[in-house]
Amino acid sequence: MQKTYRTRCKDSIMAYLEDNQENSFSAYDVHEYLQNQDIQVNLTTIYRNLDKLMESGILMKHKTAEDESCKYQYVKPHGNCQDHIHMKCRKCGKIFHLECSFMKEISMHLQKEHKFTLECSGSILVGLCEQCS
Amino acid sequence: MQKTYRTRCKDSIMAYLEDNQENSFSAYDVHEYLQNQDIQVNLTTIYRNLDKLMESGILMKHKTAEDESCKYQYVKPHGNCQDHIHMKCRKCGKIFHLECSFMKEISMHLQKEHKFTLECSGSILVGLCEQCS
DNA sequence: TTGCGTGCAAAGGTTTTGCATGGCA
DNA sequence: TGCCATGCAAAACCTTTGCACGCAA
Repeated sequence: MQKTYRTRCKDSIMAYLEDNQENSFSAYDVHEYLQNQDIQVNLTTIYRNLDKLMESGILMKHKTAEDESCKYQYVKPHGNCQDHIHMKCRKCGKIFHLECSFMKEISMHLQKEHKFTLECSGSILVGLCEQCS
Repeated sequence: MQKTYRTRCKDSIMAYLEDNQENSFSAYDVHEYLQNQDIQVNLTTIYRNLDKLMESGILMKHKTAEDESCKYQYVKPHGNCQDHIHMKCRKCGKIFHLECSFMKEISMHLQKEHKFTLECSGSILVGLCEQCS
């Protein structure tokens, strides 16, 4: 296990996450947001921190053919995001969790009828959320 | 409607598609494949042709967070790929079509229970296909 | 002859890497 | 003091664009 230090940069990025728990964002979005608050954090540093947060399961990373850059999204601490797939709104970019019993049905159907072993990580359904449709 | 010419480059790319109807590939893959056959086609030209093929519905384009580049996949001429979502094997990259009655169930469930209007274009389920699992 | 298609070079955008310096514990 | 974290510059990639020339019809 590696030691980690608490730094100004990390705190700033975590503050961003705090304010954007519901939204998807790119590294650039974080950079811009912090700059608007006169908080200078190098874009490289943001990439490095977001990647670490992803590795430790605090963020998930996703990307679709229309996206020009990778998007990150906060993951609820106790919502096990390996257990369900996600829905992404094409308009606002928000991620929704398909946490319901139907999830199991999908998984079983794919296995039985299509011999396909679903992996939730990376699986994204695109569409429009209630507010955007 | 725009005129189109039949050219050596287009033919070469179509020949690649012919041989790879089942696989996902990047522009670079096509380029490499043709070079190995001593067929010189500029990478730019490949991008331009693949994009046109996509616009005319012959190819679909997809990308996940793990992909470093956009992938293209041949679409069956009469299989309407707007009607169903796709499954992608994480190992071999192949795309499978979820063409069955269950597709409607998924769509309806998302609408009714989650107020989410599914759009098949861009929606990709990731996992392992029969051969790779 | 017309104008679509192609090659080449260059630019654009995102993400990564190397290296020296900064700063937490 | 040790070593993780950061900033900066540069590079690595993928993809797009501009422009002149090639070539199908």
